[in-house]
Amino acid sequence: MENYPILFPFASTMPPSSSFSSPMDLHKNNSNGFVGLRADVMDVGHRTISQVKDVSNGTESFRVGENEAKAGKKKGVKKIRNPKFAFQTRTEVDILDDGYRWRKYGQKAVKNNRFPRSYYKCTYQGCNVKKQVQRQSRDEGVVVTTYEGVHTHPIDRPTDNFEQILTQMHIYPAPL
DNA sequence: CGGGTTTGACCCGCGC
DNA sequence: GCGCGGGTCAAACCCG
Ligand SMILES: [Zn+2]
Repeated sequence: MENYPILFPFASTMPPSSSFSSPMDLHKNNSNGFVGLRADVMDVGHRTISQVKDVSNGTESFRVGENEAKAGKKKGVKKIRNPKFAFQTRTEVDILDDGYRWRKYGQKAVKNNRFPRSYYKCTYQGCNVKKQVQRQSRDEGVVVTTYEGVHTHPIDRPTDNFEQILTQMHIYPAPL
């Protein structure tokens, strides 16, 4: 599965702000069409990304597959996958600034892809939202951005409707 | 000097 | 057990 069939149903197909309320609900309610999307995303990374026991709490625990995974792997939460969302953007630039501050922490070559994949993490303290950017070899002009987790803080530099989109995706703290 | 990038080592789950 | 693929760490490096 080198291609990402995931697109966002918001924009035009976005339901009138309802159905889902939080990312937690997402992984619990396997009945919405939205979950299907997440499943697709997960398919991309067939590995279980176990981490983030409590994002909303601001718990800092980004030690995937090491302490965290081992320590509390057989507790109540075991197969909890973080909600992931993929973008597909038509652009020539790799750096899509969404208003958040990211620190790159890795870059790996992907099989079946001439272009590497970059891993970023939100630099805000206590916010362990991650994202990865990958260019499609099929279409050099297409860049796939996968977000993982929910930010626990407001955006730095709001970028027009991007903030709006992110809010709808619930990777942005809802304006309570 | 501080924060972000580079980049190879390392780690882990899985299939053979 | 080993190799592979995907993901992360961290030390060195870069830059304002
Ligand atoms: Zn954040």
